[in-house]
Amino acid sequence: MFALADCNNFYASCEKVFNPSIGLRPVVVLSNNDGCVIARSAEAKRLGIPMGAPAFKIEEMIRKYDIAVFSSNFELYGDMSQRVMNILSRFTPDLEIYSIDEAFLSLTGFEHLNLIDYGHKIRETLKQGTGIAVGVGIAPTKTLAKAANVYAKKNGSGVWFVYEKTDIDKLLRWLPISDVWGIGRKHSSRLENAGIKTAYDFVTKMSEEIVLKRMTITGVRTWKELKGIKCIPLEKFPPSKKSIATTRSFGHMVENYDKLIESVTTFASSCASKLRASRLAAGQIMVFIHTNSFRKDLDQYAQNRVLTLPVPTSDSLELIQYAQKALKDIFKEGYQYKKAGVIVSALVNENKIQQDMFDRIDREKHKNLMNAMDEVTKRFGKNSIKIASQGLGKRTWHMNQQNLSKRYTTRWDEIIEVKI
DNA sequence: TCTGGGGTCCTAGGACCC
DNA sequence: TCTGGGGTCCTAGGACCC
Repeated sequence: MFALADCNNFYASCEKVFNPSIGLRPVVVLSNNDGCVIARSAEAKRLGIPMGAPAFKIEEMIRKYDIAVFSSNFELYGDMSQRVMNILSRFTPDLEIYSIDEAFLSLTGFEHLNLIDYGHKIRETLKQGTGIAVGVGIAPTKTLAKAANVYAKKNGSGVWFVYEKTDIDKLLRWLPISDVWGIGRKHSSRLENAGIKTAYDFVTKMSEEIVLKRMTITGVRTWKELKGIKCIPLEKFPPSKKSIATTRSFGHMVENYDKLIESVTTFASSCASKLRASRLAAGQIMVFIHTNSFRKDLDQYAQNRVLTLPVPTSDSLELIQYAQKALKDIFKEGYQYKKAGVIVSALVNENKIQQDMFDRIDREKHKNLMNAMDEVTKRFGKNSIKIASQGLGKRTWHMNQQNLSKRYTTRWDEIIEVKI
């Protein structure tokens, strides 16, 4: 048996926990650059604000309904997520942290318990420990647990449990095909056109062969899981990463090559510290840049370049060198750039690096330098030490974040104040 | 004026090997 | 008229997730 615990409107809920005066005002959280809506409180959903709505298109609603608007504060959400996961780990020996706001719990061996009561206990403990509401779906497969979770949230019970065939069938008849975990926009619209409207239609009207042909092996897994056949195991230890990325849209469009170098340097440096934090090294680096594809009135250009490193590395200085070289290759004068990014791949464990016989870099020395940089950052905070080519002036390419809340749980100088 | 960021997996087709 | 068999690796594109 699996339970899926999924936080309700996670980012919006995090903001509400630390701003109780919001009360019943609707809350939305915006993406980086204050671009579009990435989280909505229940009240905001009720107003009909769609997920992904560009902020400038809902300005009038924001005024009209006195909506509380927040820039995304990932330091806060990340820390709250850890608190949630810590509490969840009390309820099972086998926890899979599936995303920032949800986790699968193996409940195998817990069948003697009343699992509905157990689900409620999880909910209450989390609410008390973090202030965040969570929905719990319990079922024999992960895909069914997901489905039960959707139902628990929609019907307001908070916990839903299915095991008997009649209960599973009832759930599948209710579940819209587009809400099935693993069936996205493309497949659901194709299926709907073919008269497959619910999960029940999907498992009863379609054969395994047809599903395989149209939706590949992943579709078959979903199909079987909905029938109660376990295909997707719990992953207690997440497999190590295959790529790491830092990409950003700019607050203002950038034409200037030097400013673009500053941004790409910053992104490469960020990838390097992420690599070191995971004890990984990258064998490849990709840099991409592109113009604003929404601006049909402007000339468009998009390009990327992949470079292979002679020896896998997590060294900021080295990755920056290659990133700058890649950028130089693809940069074209005369365009207004809106977004750039660095993606490192071909990742290997840092102690399994294949050396190069003709390597001229003193890697030991560089490693010590990186350790020193990481220590300074740890003690004095992000951006307390930078590579000069990241730029020392005003970061004109930097993103807009006008409604950023404080990092209440991770910075002493931003700790919550209670006024009596 | 303003439209996010970070990931994974699968398949087909081409290039290449012996 | 006839044109092998059995593989691997890489990449782009498409689908999905949060």
